[in-house]
Amino acid sequence: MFTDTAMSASTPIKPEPFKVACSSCNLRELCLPVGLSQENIDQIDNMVGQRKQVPRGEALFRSGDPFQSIFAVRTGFFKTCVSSEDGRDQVTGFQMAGELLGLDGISSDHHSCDAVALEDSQVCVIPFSRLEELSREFNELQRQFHKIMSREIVRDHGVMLLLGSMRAEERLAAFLLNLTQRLQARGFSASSLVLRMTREEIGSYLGLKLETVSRTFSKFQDDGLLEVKQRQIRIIDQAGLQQLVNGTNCAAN
Amino acid sequence: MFTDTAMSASTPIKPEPFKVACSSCNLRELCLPVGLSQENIDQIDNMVGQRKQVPRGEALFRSGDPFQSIFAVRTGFFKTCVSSEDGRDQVTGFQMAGELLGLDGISSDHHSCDAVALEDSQVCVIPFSRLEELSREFNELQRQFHKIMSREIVRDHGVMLLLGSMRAEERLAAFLLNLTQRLQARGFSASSLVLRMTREEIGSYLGLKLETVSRTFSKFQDDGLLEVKQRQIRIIDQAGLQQLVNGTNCAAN
DNA sequence: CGTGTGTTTGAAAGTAGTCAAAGTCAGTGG
DNA sequence: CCACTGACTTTGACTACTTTCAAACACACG
Repeated sequence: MFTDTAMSASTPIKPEPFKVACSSCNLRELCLPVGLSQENIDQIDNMVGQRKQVPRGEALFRSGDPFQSIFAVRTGFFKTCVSSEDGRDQVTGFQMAGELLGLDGISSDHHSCDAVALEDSQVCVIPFSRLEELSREFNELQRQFHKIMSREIVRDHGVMLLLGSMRAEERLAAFLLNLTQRLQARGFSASSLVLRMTREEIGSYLGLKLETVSRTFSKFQDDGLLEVKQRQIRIIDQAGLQQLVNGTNCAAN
Repeated sequence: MFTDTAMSASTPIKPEPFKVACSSCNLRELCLPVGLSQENIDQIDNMVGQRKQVPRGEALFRSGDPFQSIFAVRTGFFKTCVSSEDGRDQVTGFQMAGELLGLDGISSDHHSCDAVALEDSQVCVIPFSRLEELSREFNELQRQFHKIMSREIVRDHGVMLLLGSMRAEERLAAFLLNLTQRLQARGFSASSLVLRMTREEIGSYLGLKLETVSRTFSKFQDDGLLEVKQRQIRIIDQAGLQQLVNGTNCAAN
């Protein structure tokens, strides 16, 4: 039923032959095809290879794997993390439906981070050489792809700002607002969410220890900003969180 | 003598009409043309518009400026920084000869950070639409440009790792090693350098206060790792710095 | 030679980290 | 079906690191 073409050296993941055309995918407004004309979207359909299932806890790719494709999250949730020679590691992002994975691999033909599914997930496989070919032909697609890479750079700069100049509460508030905003864009509630990641993963992303994350959640709850039941979060005072992020009292770094 | 075509809305900077062909530029091994065949390099020559002088302290572009071109540093030294609505700001990088500036602008057709010259500098102006045109035609160039964008993403992930999981000494050591390595690639001494930026700018980049940076320099000097005379740095024990970066004693975050 | 910007250093305060222990929850196997 | 296990979370007490505030110092520039 499934043919195994194992993209990732480290984990043999079953590809799924069934394909949903980008043009009829409900993520087309959030994913690579954003803003493309119908004609161009039809071209993208040609480009997207197959879909691939990634069970919770498994890696879509790992640092060092040869780079061949980028991936668009169709369903599910991922984290990406880098690690240094010594054991340090850092979560560099969390990706949800419509977001791309694997752009790091272009620079050296090998991935430089791990992408791990935090829940059972499905991705669309986009062979990079096909993408380059088609974007030579269709300049709308070319421009779109460049925008996506650039957006990733801009996003990373935002994370640097967070890591370099915010205190724990500000970081967590910014994180929650960012998450809910992205969830809302996908049709989910703006005020109620289930975290897919552990306190430790949040901490790694935010440059904090897991205990600090936990304490900060508790403080937000005491302050009436959130209701926290383990990973179930309800946002009670969004404006309050926003105010924390924009410095009520902060000094520039 | 100089025609003023003012790329940046905020600062009128004199363009310089004289052009050095990429093919005869001594930065070609460090800059956009890396690895391109002679034929392709000749094509790049067509793409690079003019050179532009940026005096120390002035901005090549500022956040919000319309995006039209990317820039390659020919001589000099830049910093890029982002800022949030409230006054927080964060240096996101320092760029030296051969490195590109402006990739952030592609995502929204407007720059999202400031690029400021830390010494009198010269950049090559590369109109982005020309770059896209040519990279549709020459796939070596296309690939090269994609690699450069991807490399920026990978670099940013490295900075996140630094900001998220290293202590002050480790950050500064990593910073110095990175700087000297890049300077060395440009033919400068591996052990002796003059910092182009203030303690405050280093601190912003590393997520530290200027006093912490200063103290850490002093400590490195006391420990016999460096000789520090204001901005004049001599590295005495490179291996010692390296050892600091690779955790002698660290716990993963 | 003064002025101003940038740097160094000290002392005190504050924030986040460390270590430890108890609590929660989902999944497993008796 | 329920108790057990293991992974994750919460909380407390204490420690360590970085920041803050303040003052003196160095150096480049006009």
